[in-house]
Amino acid sequence: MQTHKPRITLKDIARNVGVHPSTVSRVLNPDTRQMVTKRIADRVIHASEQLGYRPNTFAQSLRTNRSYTVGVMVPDLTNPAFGPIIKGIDNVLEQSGYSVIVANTDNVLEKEKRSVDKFHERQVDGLIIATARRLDDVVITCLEEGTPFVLVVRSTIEKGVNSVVSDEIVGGQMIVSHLAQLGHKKIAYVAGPQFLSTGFERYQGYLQGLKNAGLELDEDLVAIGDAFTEEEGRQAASTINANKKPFTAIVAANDLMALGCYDELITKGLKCPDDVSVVGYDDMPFTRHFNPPLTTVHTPLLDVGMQAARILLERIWKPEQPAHALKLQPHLIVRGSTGIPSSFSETGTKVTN
Amino acid sequence: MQTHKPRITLKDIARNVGVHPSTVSRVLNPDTRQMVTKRIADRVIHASEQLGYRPNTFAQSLRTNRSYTVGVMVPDLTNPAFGPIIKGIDNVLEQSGYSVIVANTDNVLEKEKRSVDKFHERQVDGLIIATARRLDDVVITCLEEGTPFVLVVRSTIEKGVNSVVSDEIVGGQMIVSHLAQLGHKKIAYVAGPQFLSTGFERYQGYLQGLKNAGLELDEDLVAIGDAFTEEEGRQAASTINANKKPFTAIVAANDLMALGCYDELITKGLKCPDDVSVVGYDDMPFTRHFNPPLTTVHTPLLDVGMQAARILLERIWKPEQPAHALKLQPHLIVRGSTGIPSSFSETGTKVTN
DNA sequence: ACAACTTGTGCAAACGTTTGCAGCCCTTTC
DNA sequence: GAAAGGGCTGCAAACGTTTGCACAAGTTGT
Repeated sequence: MQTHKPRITLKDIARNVGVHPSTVSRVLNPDTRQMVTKRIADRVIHASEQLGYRPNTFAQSLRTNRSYTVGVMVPDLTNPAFGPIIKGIDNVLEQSGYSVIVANTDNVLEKEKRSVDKFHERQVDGLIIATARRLDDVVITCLEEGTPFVLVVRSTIEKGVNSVVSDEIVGGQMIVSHLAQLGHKKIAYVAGPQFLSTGFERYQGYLQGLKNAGLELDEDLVAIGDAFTEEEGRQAASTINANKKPFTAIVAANDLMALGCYDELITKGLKCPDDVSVVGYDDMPFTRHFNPPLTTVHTPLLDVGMQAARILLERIWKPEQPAHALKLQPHLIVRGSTGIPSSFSETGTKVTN
Repeated sequence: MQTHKPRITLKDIARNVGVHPSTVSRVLNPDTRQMVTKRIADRVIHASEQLGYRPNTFAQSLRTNRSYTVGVMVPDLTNPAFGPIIKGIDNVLEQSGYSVIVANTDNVLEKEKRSVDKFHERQVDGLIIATARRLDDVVITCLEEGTPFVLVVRSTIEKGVNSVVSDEIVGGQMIVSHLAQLGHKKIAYVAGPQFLSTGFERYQGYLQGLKNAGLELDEDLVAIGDAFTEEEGRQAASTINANKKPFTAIVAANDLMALGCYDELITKGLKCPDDVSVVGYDDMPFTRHFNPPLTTVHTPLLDVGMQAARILLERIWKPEQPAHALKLQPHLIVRGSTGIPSSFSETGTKVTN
């Protein structure tokens, strides 16, 4: 009953048809099928289906040094932004016969190293990395070792690496421009970690956006969180609040942090958007259902995954090609969390009593 | 530059130390290390670290028929409920040296079959299946072939299979009980697909809950969606509305469908919870941020993943053990989407003008 | 002192493929 | 009609491990 049926090998088919295993191999491999007579090929194919042949991928990989697997490193699987990305990756890779191995690194360097080691050990044909820091040892190592890889979402300062990211700076500018147009002048910023490209560049976009709108930067209206989490967002918003400078809008470095801002506003008795407008970034699933629906910058996450997978395949097939740094155009989605500034909350400090 | 450094093998270490490769193998394998003299073992270990030895997993797997990988099949990666589950799985498996290969099946049978085939081909040591139907060929096949596997979230009607699921029936009852306590008497139900255990059992729980509360089932207040999606939820709610029977609450088969109900209520100009209370199921991330915050049944998704992984490991170690069907106790989380029924909307049909 | 173990190491086969090479046969060409 | 060439197929080695077996040395018991 629980005796696993014996695996069928090339040798079995060969014996069945009356040819040599190598011939069977050639038939079953698309690249070499034309080497063998149609007549024999047909019989081999028939027999292989008959017997239910499944190639032993280990033997194949051992011989060819290709595993037909790719590794995907993500910082936090509970962040709903990564579901669509992985889905996109899986969609295109599985069509080419590749399987994806995922590793969740929880944003800890130690785990990233271990994962990439594991991937190496398993001889993945390529890597998709969503965990990159702006300065990233892991990335540098991959570069040196010649492992094909592509960065998604987060990029590094190195040039000449494959990546597909959103144009964060433009995105940041769009947000400020939107707020300025509504009439906001005191715009706070809840920044993400500055060692991540997303955190850094979005902030740069914010600065640039202020300049474009002819607004002054007020450093008391900026706080930096240590992670892209709700809790860090809340704390950053809280420290800004503590500075007791008036503001009418907060832009957060991503949607999660924006949610943290929501929390902070609630505890301070402030209404969004009536008292303070809030903007996020990523447009992760269900942002439109938030209370209020979150104005945010949309990144086509599924596309990010699919494009990354395509680029990776290209690199696997022809490693010598120049790197492909794809920058997707972001796209502001205005929802209910932004509105015209209320002169009422202009004082800002009303809250703290 | 892009010349990959040559992989070092057991033979290299053996030559370096002056012993036979098999000795090196024995040293590096924890189970056999005690066979070899400490003195030699130390030298081997030192040399292996020195040279940066990484075992070739293909060769290992080819020889031992164990891949140290497990396959995870999920219906839809964009559903944020699955992120935590996969994270839980990854957490415990990676500690035991296993890697997880994910496959997204988009709820289509064809893809499920292809995935499980692929997994077989790759000789995964086990499977974690989140895509099971109540009657499921794939599951039956796995059972027959003796592949270790465990179902998560969705179970089948077969007995004696490993699974970790929430006690859906109890969950369904808890919801109705909660609503009844608030005073609701006309409670609509937006059901999920009945060929899925979650869809079926939650509905059974609802029916049981009505009975417990001494309420009558009104079939006009029940509609079944074809998938656990927002859109299907909206449509189901819409058909219930079209029946023009009064109701003061809707319980949806999961959080996504509950969101669909939100949408439908909005288009009909109904307020939640003032006019209609809504309940979901799953407590996926961020439900507390919805508008209004969603009352739902919490399933410890991370735990589901971790427990499933643990059970799977047990089965891989000792396949003869009896199956382990773990039923986690659900837990109602009351938030803002449920309240006392408004006699105002008791007529229900006011909406349609 | 010799037999009977025990302990530690080497040997070689095997896992299932892929692939360069050799050789066969059949066709073509002069 | 014989030599040259081209198509197909078989042969065997190789990929890097693991592991049963043999064997050498050392240990114990009589």
